Amino acid sequence: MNRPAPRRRPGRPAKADAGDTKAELLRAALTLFARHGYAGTSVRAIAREVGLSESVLYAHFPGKQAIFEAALALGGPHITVAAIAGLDATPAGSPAAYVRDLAAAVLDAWDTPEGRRLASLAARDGLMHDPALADAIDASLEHLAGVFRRWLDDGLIRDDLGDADDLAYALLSPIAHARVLWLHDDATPAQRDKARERALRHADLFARAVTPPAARG
Amino acid sequence: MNRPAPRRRPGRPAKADAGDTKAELLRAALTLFARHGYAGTSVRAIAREVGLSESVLYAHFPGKQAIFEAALALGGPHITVAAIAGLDATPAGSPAAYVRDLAAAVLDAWDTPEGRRLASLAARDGLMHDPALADAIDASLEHLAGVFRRWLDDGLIRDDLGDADDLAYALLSPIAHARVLWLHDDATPAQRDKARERALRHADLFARAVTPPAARG
DNA sequence: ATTATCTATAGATCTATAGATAATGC
DNA sequence: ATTATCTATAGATCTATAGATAATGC
Repeated sequence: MNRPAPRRRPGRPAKADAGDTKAELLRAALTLFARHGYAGTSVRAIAREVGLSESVLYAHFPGKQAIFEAALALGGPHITVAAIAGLDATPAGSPAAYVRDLAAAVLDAWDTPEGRRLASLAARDGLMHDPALADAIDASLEHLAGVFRRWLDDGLIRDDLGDADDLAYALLSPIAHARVLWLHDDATPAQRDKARERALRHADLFARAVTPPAARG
Repeated sequence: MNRPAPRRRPGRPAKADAGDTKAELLRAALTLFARHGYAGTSVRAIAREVGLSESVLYAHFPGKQAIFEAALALGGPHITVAAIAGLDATPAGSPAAYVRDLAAAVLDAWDTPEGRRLASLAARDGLMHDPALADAIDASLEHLAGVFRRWLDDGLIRDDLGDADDLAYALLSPIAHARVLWLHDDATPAQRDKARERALRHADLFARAVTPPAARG
């Protein structure tokens, strides 16, 4: 992806040549960690990716673990939480419209270069098993369950399928699973299309399933 | 987990001491690869785990990559395909019963020490992105869609929610997602219970959702 | 003087191989 | 003689640090 980049001579580079080294290192780190995992990515490889000597990395970060954590923080799970929380769930819009909007919003948040890299990173280095990520997932499910709870109280959706938590899981997990399977860092464009289509079709199916008989044409 | 195991003296060990070294190596390899990934697991660590010198590994396998592949083959995705294909999907049992049986069957296949290790392994080393795994997932979805197609033709389930493929994804992906989140190698017993509960509750919800109005009490 | 880079290197670890050693099975 | 292990080691990494070098900004 990056030209091998000629080595610089010793000494501080002229202002014209100086990019934002720290940001470039982080970007390269995220790319490589996502592709090869923590253990499979050397400090050397990160430095080479941005065309610098490896020792420069220690001028910007205390060590490898610190780079990893900084790269991770670039786009943590809060992105998903924010995408869901930012939606309008007032009774003004119909439940069906909200469900479709939600699927579209999280897909947009996830299907970006950084979002895809983070999906790979989370899988590769066991962050899927990380308490911080688990909390974020629970928070998203809980938020959605709260929306469903209101709708159940208001009789806007069927109440004989399951409780609000079950409904939240039934809607979100197929969308999240599409991310795991087809929205990772080395997904092909065809796979990404498949993820979007599967997720959006699922949102439609879910919307139809929760619509009460009375409200159906 | 394993006692550090005292080093043997040089020379072929007496028959009494000789275990099935190759099998022990594979077991240790699967455990460590699942826990730390391919790059994070050294040949040395595998050998130490079974209490042998690292060079013994090269007597049984051509190299590290070969051990990895052999460990992987221990319990590939065919387990899931077999669990689903082994179910009785004749109209004799009701769709609702089949759906619940399917969830229970795949959970049983996945919630074993080896099954959990493979879930971690697949995530850690990008096998989630592997064509072989993708094919296995498609095969499972396709098999299930075939079952649904028959039921749709026979009017046993609602035909206004989505087509057979959509229904298959709506049932399977939440169960598979429970595996990804809570049935991996370092899942706690509480997480494993959560996985089972979530998956089984989802199967129930799905069964209720696809039951046609006419068939409901 | 400070900052941002480099070169060189220490010391740890990794994969893999060569060759020694001792029990087994013919 | 063959098999299953060991010890020792080569050669390639890897992380991290020390110290040189040259532009910047006061």
